[in-house]
Amino acid sequence: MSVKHCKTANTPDYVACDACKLSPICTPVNVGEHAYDFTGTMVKRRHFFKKGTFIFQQGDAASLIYAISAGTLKLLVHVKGSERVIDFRIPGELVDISSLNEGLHTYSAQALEDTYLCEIGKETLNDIASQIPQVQGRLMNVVNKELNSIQKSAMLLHGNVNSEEKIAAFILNLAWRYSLSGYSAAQFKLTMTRTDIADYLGLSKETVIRLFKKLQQAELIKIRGKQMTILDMDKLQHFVGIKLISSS
Amino acid sequence: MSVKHCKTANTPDYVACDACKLSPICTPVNVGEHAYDFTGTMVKRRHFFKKGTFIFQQGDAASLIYAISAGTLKLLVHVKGSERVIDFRIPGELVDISSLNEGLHTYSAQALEDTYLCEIGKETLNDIASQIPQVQGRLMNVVNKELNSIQKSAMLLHGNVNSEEKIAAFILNLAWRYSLSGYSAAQFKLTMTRTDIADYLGLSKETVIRLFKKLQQAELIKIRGKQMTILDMDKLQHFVGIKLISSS
DNA sequence: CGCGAGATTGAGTTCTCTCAACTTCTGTGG
DNA sequence: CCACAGAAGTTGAGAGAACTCAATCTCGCG
Repeated sequence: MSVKHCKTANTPDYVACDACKLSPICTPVNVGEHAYDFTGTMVKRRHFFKKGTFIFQQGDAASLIYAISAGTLKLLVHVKGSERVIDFRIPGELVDISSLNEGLHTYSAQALEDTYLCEIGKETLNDIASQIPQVQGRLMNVVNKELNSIQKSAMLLHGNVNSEEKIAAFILNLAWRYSLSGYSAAQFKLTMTRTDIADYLGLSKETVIRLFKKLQQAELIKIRGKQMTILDMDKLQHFVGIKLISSS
Repeated sequence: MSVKHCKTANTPDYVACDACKLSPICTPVNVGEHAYDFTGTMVKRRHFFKKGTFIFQQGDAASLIYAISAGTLKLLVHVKGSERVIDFRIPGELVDISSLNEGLHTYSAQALEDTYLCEIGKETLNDIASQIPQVQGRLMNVVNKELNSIQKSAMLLHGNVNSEEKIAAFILNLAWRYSLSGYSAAQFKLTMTRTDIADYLGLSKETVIRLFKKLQQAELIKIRGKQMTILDMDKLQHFVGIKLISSS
């Protein structure tokens, strides 16, 4: 899988389909001597959402599941009259798979930049899956991997006590996820604001800024505006105590 | 579903099978005119583990999936030479379902009290599921619900910034989960130590103790040793900003 | 009954937050 | 293309929350 680089203004940096977590569903299945490709009828490809728009809102009926083709999302819940960031999603990742057997979206999703999504109708997918065991199996695999991923992220971000560890964990989690989607783990763009990151980690934005600076002065990372470069993956991982990415 | 109460010394307080998250697998399936019950061959029921023993260790090969019949577990990861609590499991809940398509356990599981587990071989389960669509569908449902549950817990515990909110979220999360398994949401035993709770929430044990006391003085909870009683569910939920349990 | 793990309490320190001022960046309209 | 306005980012100072350390208490178990 080739490592992908920064997007240009004109051509969105679409994730490679084979690096997308929805690819098992998009790959044609062979049943007996026939090959069925459901993507034509089932998947709406690369639906455009302008920066700032909501893909769906908490409480909306959930009829589709989404995979990000290009762009990034911020997920938020409405709590006590205000909003709180609960996660981010990057290209190749799925959005709200857990709504597969639930009726309503439990959070909102907002585009952090111009974004393209692939969409599948839940109904259609479940129908086909119930009829064709191979599709069911693949869907199971997708959901299983998602479970794993969510759990791994939760472990990483949950277990780290002080702010410095939380920040390091956040950076590494993003790095790991970018690498899973075929992008560089060592260099990526933080499409969310410092305030978003702070909100997500339960810190103040000033603390986030100060710790970015501290990690930079320790030469573990380099950060210029929204551009993040990891300089010393090993030390950063040692910080967090979990090895996700093997730095050659 | 009848609400269950505290266990006695002699008879373990087994969860009702129909409240167990594994019940879809344990319920016989009808295929055509035949009914198949795999539980006899597939499920090892109520395997006993003494308090303090490990069910499995991080890095062990994962060949079984577990459901708790009676007792509670603490899940931990080994990080930087020490251990960190990442979650707890109560009767009716599953343990490490995410290992279904992975080879190794990503964390350790230790019995917090004398515990009985039901076990299913992954291989067997996957084999049967791949042959019988109905089983596959049920398994899918189990995994889906698990995904939902993990996500809901993560949302609750993640989004709450200060220590008081974290503690309230922890209490409510346990209450919610006990109610799902058919026990009282308002009264249950904290089988883990204060230190375990502190470790889990990323706080010091002194802070946990002081905040329990504070919530008690505010008459939201009553806590006597390990016995937790929720006195004002509404206020507690308002604290956290999410309504999980409807208090009549 | 005595031991030891766990729980509790107090005091002082450190970390993180809040508030406020200021700078930089970004996007929009002239 | 520049000017401007608003959003985002940065920095410093003081306040408050949570931590650490240490002493003491309690309870379950042998």
